[in-house]
Amino acid sequence: MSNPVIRCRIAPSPSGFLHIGTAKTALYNWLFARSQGGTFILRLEDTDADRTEEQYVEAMCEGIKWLGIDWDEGPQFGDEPAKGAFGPYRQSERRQLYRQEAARLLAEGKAYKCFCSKEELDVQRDLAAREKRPPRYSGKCRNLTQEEITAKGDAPYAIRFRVPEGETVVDDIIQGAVRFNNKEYDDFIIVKPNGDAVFHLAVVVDDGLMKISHVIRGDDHLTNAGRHVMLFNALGYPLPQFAHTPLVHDEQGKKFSKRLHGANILDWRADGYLPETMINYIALLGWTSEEEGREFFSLDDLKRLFTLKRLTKSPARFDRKKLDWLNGQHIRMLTPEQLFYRVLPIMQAHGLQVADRSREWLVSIVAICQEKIPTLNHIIPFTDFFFRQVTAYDEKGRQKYFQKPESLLWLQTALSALESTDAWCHDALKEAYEQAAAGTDIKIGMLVNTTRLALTGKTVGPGLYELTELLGRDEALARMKHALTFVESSGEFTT
RNA sequence: GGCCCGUUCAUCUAGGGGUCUAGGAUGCGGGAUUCUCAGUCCCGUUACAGGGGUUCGAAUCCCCUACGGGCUGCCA
Repeated sequence: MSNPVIRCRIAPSPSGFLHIGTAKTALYNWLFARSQGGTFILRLEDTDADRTEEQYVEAMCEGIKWLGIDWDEGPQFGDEPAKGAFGPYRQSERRQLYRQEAARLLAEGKAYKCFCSKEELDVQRDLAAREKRPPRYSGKCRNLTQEEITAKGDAPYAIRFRVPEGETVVDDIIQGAVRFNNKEYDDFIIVKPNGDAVFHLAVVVDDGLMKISHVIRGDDHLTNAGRHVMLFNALGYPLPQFAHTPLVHDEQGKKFSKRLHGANILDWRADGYLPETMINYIALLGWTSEEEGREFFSLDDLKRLFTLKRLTKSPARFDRKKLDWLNGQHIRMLTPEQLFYRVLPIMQAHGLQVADRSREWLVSIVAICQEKIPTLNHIIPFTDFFFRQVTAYDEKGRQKYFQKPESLLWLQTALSALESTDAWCHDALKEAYEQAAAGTDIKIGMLVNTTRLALTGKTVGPGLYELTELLGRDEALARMKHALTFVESSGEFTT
């Protein structure tokens, strides 16, 4: 199902990493385009040369790629070649287009030259603020005669848009019809004295020429949309549909500060979250499924089910707890093999000696953690004991299992259960423990937890029988004896 | 200051005049899983910002107030 009419875009300003808010905008545009068989376009808003650096372009690219968002048209970006028939896709390469369109507006009297200096305007703005008046442009150059303009010679000038009288309505898919009295808008500048377009002109020219059908973006642009509608009309472009989505707030309910850990989408990768999770979670931050109660969505589900009608009006707070839960859900959806490949680099980075082990065994130790870990990074505390000797026992665990009057009995009972087990596998181990507990007044939990502490040094981890099987008979028995010595010597760790 | 947008459980939300003594999910609390839990299952917990209208009836419509946010740049 392909729909040539639906064209959406994400137009990030490459002045940093991929911010969570930008990711949300990108995601909604992408999902909408994909759900409709439309086209998704990437455009770089790098008009402000001072603030653009190639390294930022790279960083942003990495974030978008990690999320798995792909585009049909866009500039050369990372290792993606430029593609699409409406280019160029970097604003810095479209200056000529903006100038042409500005010249048209000028010729049609829909814009005018303004010779006021920046200093002059700053003074006026300050004065207005001090007198508590709305900071409006005085309109000094609005009605200059041809003679007056000619008299200016080659004095530098900006180009201002001549805001028409009347009312402007932004017919927004999310917000409904939002009305603005044009008096609220200044004659805003569309071209700087250096000839560069200002954001408002650039977006409208780009969206118009690129035949964007739906502009989905943060509602910080809602007021700007009024300006844009006027500009679309003045330039004679058909109006796109607008959808202004609420912003994402941090866990304190404040704007997501760019400095905060988590503002960069790649922070979440570093913390062990899957891209599937982030997509799913961000989608939920402002969109709900028709299917009430459903919150787990794969990428394919989302691409199919996403609708603009189900977008939410109020801003959402980022909730780490729910993200954790969702990440666990997505981890559980992977096959053990897939999970292994996701987790392997993390294990290597933490110095676990995976090279000496068989892949089959490695997949197995990952598999027994799959049901329990909330993030990929949790694989480390859940498996590190397979690779390292136990050199310390968890403090709370020690008090609970190693420092009780019965501790030695528990350990010895567990040890003989292990020694008596011939078939070293989950079921046989389970049976051995059950038998050892039966007929005594030792609770099986004590045997299990004491063993866990002896074998892993921890109180939390994968299932005991699974872990014991994979640890191997010799190693397990050695660690048990070691623990026994430790407890006998009343807490002194000896080797 | 002006204009614009928003406000349902702790959090994300459903709901758009009667079916709402407000539903779901996460969190939290309790129980179960004769092994830990950060897993799984079950049970429980809590909300229509406030005030006025309109109406037989309002979470739902209107107005005001409060609070939060945005725009008001030769930033995007």
